[in-house]
Amino acid sequence: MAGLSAEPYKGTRDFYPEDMRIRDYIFSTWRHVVESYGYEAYDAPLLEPLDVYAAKSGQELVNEQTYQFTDRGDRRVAIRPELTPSVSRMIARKRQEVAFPARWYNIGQFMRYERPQRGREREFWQLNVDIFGVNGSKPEAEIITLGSQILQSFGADEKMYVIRINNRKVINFMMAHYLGLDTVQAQLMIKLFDRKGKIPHEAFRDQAIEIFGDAAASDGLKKIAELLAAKSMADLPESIRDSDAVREVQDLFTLLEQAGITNARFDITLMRGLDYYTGTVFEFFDTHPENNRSLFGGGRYDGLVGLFGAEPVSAVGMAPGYSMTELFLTAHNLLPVMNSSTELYMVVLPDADEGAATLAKELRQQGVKVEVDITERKVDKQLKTAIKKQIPYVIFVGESELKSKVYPLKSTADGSEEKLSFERLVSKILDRRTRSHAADDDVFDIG
RNA sequence: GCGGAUGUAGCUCAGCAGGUUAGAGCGCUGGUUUGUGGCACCGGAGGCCGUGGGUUCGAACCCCAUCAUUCGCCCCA
Repeated sequence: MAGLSAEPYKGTRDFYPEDMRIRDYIFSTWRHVVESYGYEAYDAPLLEPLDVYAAKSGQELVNEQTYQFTDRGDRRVAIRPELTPSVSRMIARKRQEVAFPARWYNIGQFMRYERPQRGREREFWQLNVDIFGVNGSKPEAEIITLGSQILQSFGADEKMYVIRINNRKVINFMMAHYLGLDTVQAQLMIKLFDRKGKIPHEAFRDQAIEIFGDAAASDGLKKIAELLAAKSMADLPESIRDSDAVREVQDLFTLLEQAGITNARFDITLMRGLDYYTGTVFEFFDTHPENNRSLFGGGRYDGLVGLFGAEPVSAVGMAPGYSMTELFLTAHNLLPVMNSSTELYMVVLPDADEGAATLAKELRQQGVKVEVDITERKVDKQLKTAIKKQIPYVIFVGESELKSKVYPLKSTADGSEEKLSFERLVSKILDRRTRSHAADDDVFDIG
């Protein structure tokens, strides 16, 4: 027999217990932070009719990057490649019943068929956070603040990332009225701006000339240079600055400043690929030299709910992904050492099986998470197993302990050992748990 | 979908210009140590050298293809 491959399917990964501890840590941090802002959990189906995505996500996403198939009833369906269309559908369906503003979040699993890369897999997990039913800049400010708070709850400071912000209305105004481009030219120019950081200056200039056409090129290049030189909105050319779109962005920056955000930057080249964004778009960027990339992003998408036949509902959201978060935390050395969730490992000595089982039962009734060694191996082997599993405490149970009811409790972290009665044993272990939770609360303290 | 790099033990990698039985460190496992780990010493297991084909008397090594991983492009939820 040739044997089956033990490798996971392309673009997916296995989560072993030690990986799962990290994942749980990241998920629970996400959950703590968003719930502290009043967001409530929801979920949507794994499968959606294909045309849910066809409408607004962008052609390439739908045609090339979805896992799709025809079901037994001849329906075209796709495994969800993102959640925004689904949540918009859910909002539309209960348009009359939902209490607005609705603050919803989801931590879920998605698939997209594309070439796996660092930080980008075919199967991935992400947090979706959305606020529905509020116009103006306050929802954007809240979502961006939330994104910032999430990173800081992992221990990051504002030097580790930068927030880039732009606005689709500014982009449209700029393309049409300032640069005088038609729809086709504007599309091309948006793509070009998007790639600005990745291509040489000469290539950027040459392609810009091509889009303008010879006649308009020299004037157009001058205007683009002016735009790119703008480090803040105050630097923008007068004719752009004096527009509702720009005033909207200014409002947002004022709110962010009030919220104490110091690392947000206006960036006229930030575009984002999704077709459904209608206003603010933003991206959190890692500033670490080895991981200089977009961590996650989001924006305003006021048109999506209305596509499902309901009255339009305004919406702002973002979606931090698991892989990028993990890379960010690793690059900045922010991942804590994660112990096993098991608290106590019971080393069982000869002829103590029965007594050990009873003791374990009593400990569990007190809420202690205890694993009993049932191998009958030598003590050193049993002890090594506990250490390898990163279980914080080990207890030795033999005939004499069962008789005296005093147990040696060993800490695997520092090797210290003390003899404790059952009650003190329980309180010591539960006390440790309380302390580590207290530490968690510090982390999640919203300043 | 396009380009570059890489594929040898569980992991990180050596394998000189093609020449008999393929190596190291770490890890795993047994013992020294029949109630206490991470140290030391002594043993042991574990590789169709990613896969298929070709060149050659002979291939881990050269050629072709394929798959996988990875970096970049495209795209980015």
